[in-house]
Amino acid sequence: MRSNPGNGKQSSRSKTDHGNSLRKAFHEIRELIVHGRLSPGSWIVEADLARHLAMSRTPVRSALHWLQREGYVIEHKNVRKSRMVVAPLTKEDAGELYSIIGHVEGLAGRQTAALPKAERAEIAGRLKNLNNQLAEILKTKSPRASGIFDIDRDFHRAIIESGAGPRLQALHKSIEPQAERYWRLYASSIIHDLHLSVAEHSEIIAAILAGDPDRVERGLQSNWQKGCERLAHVIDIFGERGSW
Amino acid sequence: MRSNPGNGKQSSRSKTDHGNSLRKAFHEIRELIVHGRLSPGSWIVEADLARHLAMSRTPVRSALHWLQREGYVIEHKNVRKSRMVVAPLTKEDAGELYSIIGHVEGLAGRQTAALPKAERAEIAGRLKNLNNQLAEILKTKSPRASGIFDIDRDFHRAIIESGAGPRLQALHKSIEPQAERYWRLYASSIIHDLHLSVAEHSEIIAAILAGDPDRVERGLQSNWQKGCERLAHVIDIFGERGSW
DNA sequence: AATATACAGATTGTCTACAATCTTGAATAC
DNA sequence: GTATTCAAGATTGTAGACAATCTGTATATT
Repeated sequence: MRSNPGNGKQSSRSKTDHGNSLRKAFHEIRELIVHGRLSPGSWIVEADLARHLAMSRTPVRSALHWLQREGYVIEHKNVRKSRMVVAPLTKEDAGELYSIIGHVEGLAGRQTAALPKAERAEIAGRLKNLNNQLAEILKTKSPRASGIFDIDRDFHRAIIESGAGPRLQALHKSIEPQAERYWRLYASSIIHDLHLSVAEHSEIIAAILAGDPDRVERGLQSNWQKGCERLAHVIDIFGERGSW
Repeated sequence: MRSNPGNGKQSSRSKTDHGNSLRKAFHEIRELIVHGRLSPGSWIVEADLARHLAMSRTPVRSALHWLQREGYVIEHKNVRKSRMVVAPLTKEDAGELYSIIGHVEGLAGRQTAALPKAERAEIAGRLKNLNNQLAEILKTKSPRASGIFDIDRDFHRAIIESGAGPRLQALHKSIEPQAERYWRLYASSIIHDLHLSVAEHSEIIAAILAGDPDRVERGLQSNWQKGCERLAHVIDIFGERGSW
């Protein structure tokens, strides 16, 4: 037998955590940004994050590059160095973002609508279930935002996962958290206008059951479009964040 | 005065090239993949690339992560380690890719079509010029592929740059080279059916001049859709690459 | 007092070393 | 001859150190 490494070091991490530090860094930093713990527009210092996550700068740095490529952080270009900044939240950016995700989901929904009838019915059932959960929350006196996000996200995710190919799914997965960021940081709008979104979801479900690609696409694009308008209204009231 | 570093080191790269190795690595490796120097489906060894590019593994590694997130390389997941392989070329992937880029450009073209008339005319002029260059090449006996790629790419890029916001532009910039990869590696189709593409371009130009968003979007989607069909035909003949 | 210069601290970009893990191939047992 | 086990090499993931650059402040000069 190979000389047993012996030493009862069952500590989950040896000296060099030779596992998924990068993944962990990526997801944790993204969480920090999406949940607003890292303020929009604030500077990012690699070493600070590394300390916070208890790892070296190397994986943090790679994670930041991922996040940059996906739009969570942007870089202030000086001559050679680049300082990372948490992407600010602006009405204009929200508009473009929502437009893109609306089209991406529309494309996926189109393919969902083209599925055999049995599968469509199965999906519609799940969607209806999720939408009912939203409607339930609506009835409670003090809806907690956290649940709403998850359910709505699951609703859209279900459509993507049933209709989109691997490339489109990857694209969606990289864009969706950014929309979620806007929701979370301007949560009030979602809660207040939830009933509108529920109604729009119902239309989408009906369109899927009918197997009408155009109608599904229109429904999804409209859902995002109107969500964007609601969001823009809130941004007008509370102001943009991180851009000054 | 701080002790002068002195030593007339005018060598462009000091010991640690403190410039843009990462950018360089990203673009060079992408070129290698897009131009087929790195065969689809083949394994990538970080150290080899680092040697080839005369830099250390660190920037190469980061560059590979970028390329992974954008779909040029994919990772074979074992339990913990991940080996990178050059993304294979398959008919299915091409279909999805072309569908996505068609929609992305369609969305951009839609906004281009909504521009003021003067700007639209200016853009249409540039597009017409590019399309004429394509038509010229068509007349020559032995068209060289390289020029065609560049001109066609400029054609589409002009539409994006005039109509898309920063997010959509970034998205397009990350997807477009992957479509280019398919072209380059199945070049024969493009050259043979170039006249069809030229005609489709003319229709797009006309739609922009008319300021009709729907028509522009349809034109662009159709251009990519038909390009995809032409490509699929070639893939059928020559076979997929890198997937076995 | 205002401006320019030089220095010190902070931060980033890269390199090298090392540990963990995977792969491959050969030796052994059946 | 085939299957199993073990070990050596290959490769990846992370850490830590160093060099280059940037930024802000204090000092000197006019």
